[in-house]
Amino acid sequence: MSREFRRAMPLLPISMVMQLTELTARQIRYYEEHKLIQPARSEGNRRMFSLDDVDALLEIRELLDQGINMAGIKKVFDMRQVNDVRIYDKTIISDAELRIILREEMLQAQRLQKPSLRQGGLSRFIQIKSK
Amino acid sequence: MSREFRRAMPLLPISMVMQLTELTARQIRYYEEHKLIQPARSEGNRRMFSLDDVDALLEIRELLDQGINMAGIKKVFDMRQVNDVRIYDKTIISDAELRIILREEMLQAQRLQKPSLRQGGLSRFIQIKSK
DNA sequence: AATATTATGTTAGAAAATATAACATATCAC
DNA sequence: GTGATATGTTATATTTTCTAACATAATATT
Repeated sequence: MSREFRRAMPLLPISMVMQLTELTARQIRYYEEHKLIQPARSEGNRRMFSLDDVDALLEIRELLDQGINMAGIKKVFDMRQVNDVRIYDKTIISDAELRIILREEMLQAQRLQKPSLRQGGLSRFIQIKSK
Repeated sequence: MSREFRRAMPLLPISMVMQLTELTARQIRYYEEHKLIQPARSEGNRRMFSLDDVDALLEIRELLDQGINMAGIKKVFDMRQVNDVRIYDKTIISDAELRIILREEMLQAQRLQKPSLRQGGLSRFIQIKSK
């Protein structure tokens, strides 16, 4: 679980993601525009990417290479989401239990930092502030 | 091995490190000035920190809390570094190679499912305890 | 073939983040 | 009380990132 949390943590600026994926900023933003990724934002509106985002971008690149377009990639991703949920259902921790854990963690984090992210997913629980 | 690469990979901007460590930019730069950390630099001279850097900073904080000064902390770090082989230090590797390594590591990590960050390190902020 | 769509490049201007450097200061050790 | 240490604060320059608009080659559609 901690691993997944870490991987969902928005840490990287777009410049790093560009280097890791060899994609241009234009491409990355375009894929976001098409909902293939949803990077978090800092208070100053900078995109902050997680390792999951990087992973997704690398896969987008592969799929594009295979001639698949935005819609197709979206479909592939959506299908995977379904699979993830299925797999997740089989884990020991219940959804409710998970929520409690996440809430606890979030509250603890807020004791240390000011809240700031406005977006869904796990990254909701990770704080990014700018000033 | 790849995991160490990843932890030594300079990815994070100072703003992220500030949040992860609860240190001010001033403090972080001061510690660098005193050679306690040596973050990489971007083309445009921005500091880029690795997870190892974050861990080091968290430890600096602890040691300062214990009343140890810069010189003392430096000594502690130097003593440890004797056996500590830093793969990334002087190795010249391309972005592509780094990316491939990162990718490999991520994929493998998903299979091995191994908790790893040591206590008192980064895990304090991103790990949630199951059960 | 002509036209439209898609994925990406390029450019411009604004805003945010970071850099260095200088000066300020509270806390200790002496 | 003096001086060193660790950190705060401020100023200014540079870099990074943002959005938005317009351009275009490659595909798809008609």
